[in-house]
Amino acid sequence: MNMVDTNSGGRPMNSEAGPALLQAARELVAEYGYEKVSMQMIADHAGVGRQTAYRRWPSKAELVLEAFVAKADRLSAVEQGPVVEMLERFLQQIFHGLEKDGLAVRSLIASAQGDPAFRETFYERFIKPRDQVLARILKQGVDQGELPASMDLDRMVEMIHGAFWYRLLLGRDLDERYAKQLAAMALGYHSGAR
Amino acid sequence: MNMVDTNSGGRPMNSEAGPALLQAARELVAEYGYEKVSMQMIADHAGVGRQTAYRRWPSKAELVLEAFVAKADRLSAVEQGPVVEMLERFLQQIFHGLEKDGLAVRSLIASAQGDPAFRETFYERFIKPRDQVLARILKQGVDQGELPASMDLDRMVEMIHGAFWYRLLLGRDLDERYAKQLAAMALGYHSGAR
Amino acid sequence: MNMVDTNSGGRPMNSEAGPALLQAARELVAEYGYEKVSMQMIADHAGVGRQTAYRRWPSKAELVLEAFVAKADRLSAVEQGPVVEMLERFLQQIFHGLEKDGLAVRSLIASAQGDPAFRETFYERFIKPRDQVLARILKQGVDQGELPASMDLDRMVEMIHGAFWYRLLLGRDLDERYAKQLAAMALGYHSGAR
Amino acid sequence: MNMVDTNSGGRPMNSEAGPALLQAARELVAEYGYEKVSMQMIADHAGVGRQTAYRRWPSKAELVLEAFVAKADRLSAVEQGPVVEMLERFLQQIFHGLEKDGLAVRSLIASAQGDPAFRETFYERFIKPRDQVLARILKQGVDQGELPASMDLDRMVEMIHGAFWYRLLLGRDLDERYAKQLAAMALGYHSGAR
DNA sequence: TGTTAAGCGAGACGGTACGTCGGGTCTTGAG
DNA sequence: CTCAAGACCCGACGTACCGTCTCGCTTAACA
Repeated sequence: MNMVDTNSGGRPMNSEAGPALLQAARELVAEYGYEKVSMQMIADHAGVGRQTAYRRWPSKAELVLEAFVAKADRLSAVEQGPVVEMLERFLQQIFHGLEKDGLAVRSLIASAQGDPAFRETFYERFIKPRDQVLARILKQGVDQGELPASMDLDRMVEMIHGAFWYRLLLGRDLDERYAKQLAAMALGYHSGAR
Repeated sequence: MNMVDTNSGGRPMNSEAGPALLQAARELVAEYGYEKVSMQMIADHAGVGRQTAYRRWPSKAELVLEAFVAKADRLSAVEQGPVVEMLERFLQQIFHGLEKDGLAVRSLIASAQGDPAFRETFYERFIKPRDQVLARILKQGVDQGELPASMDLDRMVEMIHGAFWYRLLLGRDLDERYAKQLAAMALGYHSGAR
Repeated sequence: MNMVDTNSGGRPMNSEAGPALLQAARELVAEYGYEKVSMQMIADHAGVGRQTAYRRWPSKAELVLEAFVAKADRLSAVEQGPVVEMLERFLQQIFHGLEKDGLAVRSLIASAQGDPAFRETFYERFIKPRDQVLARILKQGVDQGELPASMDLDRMVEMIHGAFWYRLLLGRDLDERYAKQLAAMALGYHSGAR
Repeated sequence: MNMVDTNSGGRPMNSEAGPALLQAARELVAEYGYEKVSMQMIADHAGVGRQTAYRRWPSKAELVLEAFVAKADRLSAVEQGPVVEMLERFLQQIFHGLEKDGLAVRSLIASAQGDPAFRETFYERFIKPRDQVLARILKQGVDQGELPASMDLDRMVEMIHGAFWYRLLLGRDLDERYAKQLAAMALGYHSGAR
């Protein structure tokens, strides 16, 4: 999935080419969508030969996946204060990221569907980190007594995460207001029905 | 979206070709996924010329979309009884449908990402009907006093619907147990946060 | 080797595309040489899609071969008069053709070397016809008493034909003067040594 | 054309690399033909880095050329006795060499066509030496009175040399019998027709 | 009943991207 | 300065699929 760099002897791989390709993939796919971007475009935009891309990733899909997956790592997690505020901040942060990359991420999910391995990577590197932050926030809410101890955290994570994905995939807006609404939903929950 | 049939004079369209194509699209895409299936394959499998498909749908995407969208219409809605039971039945019904078509539906969502018009159709024909049923069920729950009147129904619909899509797209199981859990989540909700 | 045209049902092949491709191949290879001409160039020059070329010939080599082989057929043979004059006319005619196509023919021979089937075709369609004309001329010379009956005609054909190929491949001029010299050589022959 | 070796200071060139490359080129091209052999193959076969080859020759063509050209130098010329016998010996010697290298030489000629400089080298190093031996033999024949003084020696050289090239390029056998026939042809010649 | 206009299977067409290959150059660390 | 290794740029190769087009044939509905 990642670039191979077992380099004994021989000219070392150009360490700028990889990042430049990822960057190019990010920008182009964000602007035009996965299907409309070719390897040639990405390579050109990165100022690099097409073969250089294929030397690092086995296919366009893998390259583009890594391009977006890489960003997921930089999730700053300011996790303190009332749950509702943490949630709002978290969601707004994600929504902000998706303003730019929404198209790309949607394209990626799309492409992930044909390839289980690809999909697993996508989950591990892109989704899971966010799920974990979300789970931590909710857990904290329970600890702080703001959420009922009985809450099924995994389910709630899925519902929150799912809700905005759902909107994303359908091309609906993800704005500040929606972040507040979603955060409020999580809070308006108690252990037993009635 | 569907086949045009304003046909005066000339040979009438073969009324079996359309359904056969839909059926073929359904089967092939369900098995191999959208990207790996070509129009040629679909036409061959339907025992029909390729052009016959293009005479009915403007593109592969539209044909395949319709192939799955068509099934959505047959949502039997036995909408009475306690909310939790209605929800469970509803979800189980959907999950059952997705057992077979999961791959296809995922592929479709994927492909929808490059084409806003396609996505809108997908929403209108595939998602919206389900959303409406879900909304009706929740509304009924409110009316029956099982759910708080303050509940943001649209949001709850998104969360429920989003949750299982989320799992679907990530290749997680959608089983009876999950239907129960999701239904329970909706019920464990009250009007005001602490 | 030749274009396939077993056409039952379906759109007929564009009858202009084949000749246009041959023509384009002829012109481009004559000007730039085999190696420097790509399929894309040929297709573009013929105003045709690249795939249309590959539908008719399995490879660039086959297409270009046929392009030059085709011309060989139009050998006008004014075969009468003194042998020396027939020979001169014949050689001048060939030399004239090679003025334009020399580079191409050389390229072709080059490419033929890697592929026995290709080479055989080249011989049958390009060389043999010329050999036969040459043999006929010499035979007539014998019949007319201008050449000794003992002459090994096949050998003489090879020597004449070989001589100017030799010069061609080495990039030496093939002009009117050389035609005369070669014709004279054939005549200056008698049955027994001494 | 040959390896540069103005080497003061620094590691000396590996004196085995050059010969090893020539040998490898000879073997591989003789077996597979010029086009089907890559520099990588040659270098690997010689147990040498690819760059080491390019340090000695400016291109694949030049290396392979030299590989075969080198052999030309070892033309032992036992030039005495009756012309017909000298010719036969000379031709048989050449034919023998071509038994093994025929494919390679043909490939070379082929590749020479795209590059005038290459072709000139090929002539100078590979053809000319043979032409000169041939010319010397014929000259001797004239001197010994076995051939007419009027014979156009250059033309006769071209015809003899051309004849067997012609056969070589067309994949025809070059055997002892053919050597005799060709020698006989040269002898059956007199100054003026009739 | 014969015309006619459209549907139909087949398959060619222009276009565009894919992933692979080879040539010749450049760059590392070791010798 | 050489060497082996191997990355680099370039550009061609042949394949696949898309959506369109065009052939000869078939098939109702209209005249």
